[in-house]
Amino acid sequence: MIDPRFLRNQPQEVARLLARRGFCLDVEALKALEARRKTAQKQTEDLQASRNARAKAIGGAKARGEEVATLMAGEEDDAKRLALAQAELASVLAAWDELAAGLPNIPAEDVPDGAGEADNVEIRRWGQEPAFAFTARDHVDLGEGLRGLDLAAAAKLAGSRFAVLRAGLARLQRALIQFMLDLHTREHGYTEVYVPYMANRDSLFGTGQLPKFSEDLFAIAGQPYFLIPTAEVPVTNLARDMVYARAELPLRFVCHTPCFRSEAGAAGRDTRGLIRQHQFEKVELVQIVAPEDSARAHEELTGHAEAVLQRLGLPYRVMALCAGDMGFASAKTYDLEVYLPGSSRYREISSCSNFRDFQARRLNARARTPGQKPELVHTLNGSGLAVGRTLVAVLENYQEEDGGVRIPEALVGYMGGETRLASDA
RNA sequence: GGAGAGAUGGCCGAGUCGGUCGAAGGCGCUCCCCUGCUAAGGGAGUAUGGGGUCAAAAACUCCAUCGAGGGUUCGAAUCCCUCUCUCUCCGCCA
Repeated sequence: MIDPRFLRNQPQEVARLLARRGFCLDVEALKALEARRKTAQKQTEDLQASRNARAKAIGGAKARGEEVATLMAGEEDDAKRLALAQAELASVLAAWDELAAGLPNIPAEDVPDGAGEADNVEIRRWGQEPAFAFTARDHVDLGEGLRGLDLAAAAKLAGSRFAVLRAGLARLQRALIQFMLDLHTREHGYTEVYVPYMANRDSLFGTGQLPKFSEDLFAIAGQPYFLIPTAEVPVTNLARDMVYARAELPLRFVCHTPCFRSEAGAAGRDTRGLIRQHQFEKVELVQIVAPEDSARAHEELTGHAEAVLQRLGLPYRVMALCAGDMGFASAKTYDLEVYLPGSSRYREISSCSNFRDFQARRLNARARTPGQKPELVHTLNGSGLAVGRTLVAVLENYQEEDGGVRIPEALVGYMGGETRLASDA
């Protein structure tokens, strides 16, 4: 949520900033609504004040044993006027909330201009793209050759965009998860958390998935729950309605969960393989920090995600998303894109965002310096990493001519000492 | 699933027959005093959100909030209804 005072007092400035991301704010409608709000609120509060004064006078008179009937005369009329004023105010506020809840975050000053993916800016690159003396296979061919990937079985069990992993591949995915969790907890100072894989409306509103993006979610029929599209939702919501002591911050959480996405808008895209699934594993990094620390924390968190790729020896590049390509709640986002030899292109494997106070305001997540008023915290998160896509990257980058796949050194310990998955293709 | 108890400020906890209760008391925190320092002690202050005067700060003032939502009433933390959550016992269960 954008600071409502900023929105009220400087709507044209907000409109200018949101225009950077291609969002059109109707300033005139906003001003009209604000004018109505002001009148309705003033009137309601004045009527409430006189009602309160009258009630107080009656109470005082009764306490002194005085006659009260004259004080109570004429009350009914006021009560009607108050009810009307309250109804008007409630409808204005509801309209305001709906409008405000639908506004995306204001892009940070240093976010590049641009309308879409093509305008994202490469910040840096790491690693060497592998040069194979043979034609590189993609992860589907490799996985099937290893008898570890069974998409047909998954289609039978559930449908398209699901996967069954077996044997070495199933273990490799588990190894990746363990490796990432250990790295972030041991070396990057994160606390591991385990959370529900379903979340309620309040939680999804807090992080920004609701009310606008419900079609991206799986809802549980007959229950007030949604399957989480990312651990960001439950983990960031740990901060909801909290007042932390400033000294407790920053909080750093790492969390492995499955993620569930309807991919409603992606029909026909990435239909082959593990790239875009209804269910995938992800290790997520979440930070709750003091406002002045969030820019630095964002760089650090991005570095923590990069460390995973570096330890695995996977080449990647860091992209600064342009204003038009950023997610709804983000003020600034870096995407990490890993190189996939199977398709000779870079694919998103992590998205690291600073939400500043946008989520915190929706969440009512605050921190207090002793003796001072609570202040909204800043929230950040990033994938560290998307495990399914990391599995794809390992298969494609570590493949050998016969269809076998070497195990990255960092994972050998997690694979019980195995150094290679052998293909029988 | 059955029976019962509960939800009050940053935390704990009191709220009498509905009225002067945004709420006693304690802890914590902030400032001051005292002591050579520390500990102990004394004093004062300390909920959150929103509105108006005003574009902003200070100040003043008003409104809302005692789990959530409705209702009764001139007036609700207090009475009634619904819901949510927590706890205890019983049953069932990985």
